[in-house]
Amino acid sequence: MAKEMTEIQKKILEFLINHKADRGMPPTLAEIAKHFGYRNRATVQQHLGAIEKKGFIKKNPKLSRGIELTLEDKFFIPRPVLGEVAAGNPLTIYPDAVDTIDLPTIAHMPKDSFLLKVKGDSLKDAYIFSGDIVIVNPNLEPKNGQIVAAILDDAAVVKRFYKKKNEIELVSE
Amino acid sequence: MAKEMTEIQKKILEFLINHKADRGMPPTLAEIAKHFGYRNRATVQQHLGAIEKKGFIKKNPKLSRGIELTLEDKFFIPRPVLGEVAAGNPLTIYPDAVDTIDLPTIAHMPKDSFLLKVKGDSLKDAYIFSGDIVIVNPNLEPKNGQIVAAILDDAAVVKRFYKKKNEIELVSE
DNA sequence: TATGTTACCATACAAATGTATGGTATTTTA
DNA sequence: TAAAATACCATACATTTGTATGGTAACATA
Repeated sequence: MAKEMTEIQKKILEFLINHKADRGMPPTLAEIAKHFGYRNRATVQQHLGAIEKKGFIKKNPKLSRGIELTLEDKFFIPRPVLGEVAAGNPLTIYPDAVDTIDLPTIAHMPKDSFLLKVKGDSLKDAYIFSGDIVIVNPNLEPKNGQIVAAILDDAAVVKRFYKKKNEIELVSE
Repeated sequence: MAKEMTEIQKKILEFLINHKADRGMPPTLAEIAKHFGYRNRATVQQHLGAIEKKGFIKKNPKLSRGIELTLEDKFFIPRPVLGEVAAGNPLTIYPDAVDTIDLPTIAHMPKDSFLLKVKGDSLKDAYIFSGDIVIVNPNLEPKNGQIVAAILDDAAVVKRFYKKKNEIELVSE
């Protein structure tokens, strides 16, 4: 069913995957055309037809952004890991990306969120192990009992969050 | 910032969350209007404006399906768990849903995929523990070394997959 | 009582969108 | 060598889409 893809078709499929992962939805034909510098949508139209014939996407007729990735969880995209974070004792965070991981595209990263690598096993009872990657969303207000990433001076930790009257307590398991 | 939501606004927000999780993208105004039986999009337009004022969504002007869930990973939707599956010895699967879990909306379930609950600890070295929920995608071809769910007669197991010359071997850790 | 909010309606419009059709040139395959 | 596939172009068209504007009615609040 899935024949060979041409180079251009591969690049368009890759764009579809990245667009879905980054923006949370498939692109329109016009957006694809703009990205590749095509002067009209008919060119994209034909490429998508070819990619669909080879089984990698399915188009929902008449539906805007109706491009479905049929093998969605087969795809991964590289994401930067922005630093390391200690489960237990604080650990220095780095200004630049320390690593890159391939994240499954079925996991849509929330806006403004970033990745950190956990060091230490103090949260293993919460199924967070040393070397695991956590997605951190800075836009959420922490609630009691939730696991949060916190920055203390230049160091970062992952712990459980408890809010008391006038202070905040961070607890390891 | 986030004031009280009216009942209708809550229902529309819930529809946005479900639509994103089910279809992989936000709905258009027309799709929302159709779902709630509104005769025009202007009504939806005003509700979305109110919901945006209260901070739950952000609209990307002029962009089709440009409704962004600002607190996306705060939301969960109930999903049926279709059966139990053994890590180790085969276990009977049930015809109906055995349970329901709240799945984070940032995890987009691939088309045709379903949920199973794992029993047994034989895959704990692969960080799959008893009681964990696995997403099973029946559309993927298994590759050597991957963890797969298999049905043997009336029982289901989760094991590592190895393809030999004329047979298939399923291995526990 | 006056004002604002909520919850609908209708209409209008420019731009975006998917699709269909036909054309040219190059490369690959039979 | 002929046919098919690939990779673009241009144009046209009916719908869809987001948005703006204005109106009505019920209700709560100041």
